[in-house]
Amino acid sequence: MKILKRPYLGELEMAVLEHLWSNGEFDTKGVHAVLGKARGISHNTIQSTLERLFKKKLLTRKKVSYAYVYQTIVARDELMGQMINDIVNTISKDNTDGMLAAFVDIAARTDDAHLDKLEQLINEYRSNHGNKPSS
Amino acid sequence: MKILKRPYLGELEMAVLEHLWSNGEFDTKGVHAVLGKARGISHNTIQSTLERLFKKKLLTRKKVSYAYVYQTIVARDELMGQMINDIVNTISKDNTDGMLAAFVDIAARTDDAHLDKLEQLINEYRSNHGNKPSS
DNA sequence: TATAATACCGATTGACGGTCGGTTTAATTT
DNA sequence: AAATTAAACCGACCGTCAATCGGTATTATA
Repeated sequence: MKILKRPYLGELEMAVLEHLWSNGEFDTKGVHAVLGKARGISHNTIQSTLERLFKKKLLTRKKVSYAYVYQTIVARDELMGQMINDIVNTISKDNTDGMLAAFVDIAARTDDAHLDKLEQLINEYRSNHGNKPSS
Repeated sequence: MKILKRPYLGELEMAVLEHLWSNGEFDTKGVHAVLGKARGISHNTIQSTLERLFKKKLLTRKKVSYAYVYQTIVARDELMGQMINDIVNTISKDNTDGMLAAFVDIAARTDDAHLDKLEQLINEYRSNHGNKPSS
């Protein structure tokens, strides 16, 4: 009975993750050069953030010479999926209709074309999993 | 630029909300009778949880005699929608395709029939909103 | 081997959820 | 009206967690 706990990320953590998603692997120094400098925070702060992300199993790292190079483990989509899944499980396990309606609303909120895309994805899913539409 | 502010809701807060969603309005005593007793926590704890939820604008309250009676403001679905929306905005604002794919996966995860339902909701949405982007 | 770049350790601060005790306020009962 | 009782309200404390950094140990390299 996990209740909405992890993976909840702070704002720096998210920024770091975002940076690694967009730009691939980096060592502490590299991340600091981009995010740390701009925020005026120390090398150490970046380092412990990277460390925390590593402990949370969101990053892997390997030693290159004497520095760690960090890399994301989960893709953006996956993490998003996990988070959404957490929420759904916590807040409406018996109420999937509401969940589905929320999806449609959110999908359509930015752009109605997303509904077409969503529909297309549904069909792709069916093809890949051998289900046919009913109705 | 709003960031996934840490814990959305604590576990007690969620339980209280859940109780009010399922059983309608209650005063502190009533909530305590059901949730507090079982957990062996004091009336005051329930009271401050209700208060916090009220401050977060998730509950309304009205005095009935000398006690407050609390009631949810947002429905389960709405809250879930907001939360999912937050996540989506934080983690993949430019990556809606990933979001939509995640929706399909999550929908199908529990039951493939959900895909039919989802498709149906898409069409209902289209009927109700036309096919033009809304504001 | 001396130097410089890193990792590693530990401490502090600020939010926030959970938990209460004690005090004040207001309704009920006698 | 006084006594009783039921809440609200106030403020405090704890634990957890993200952010932040200083200091020290470690290690690569000039």
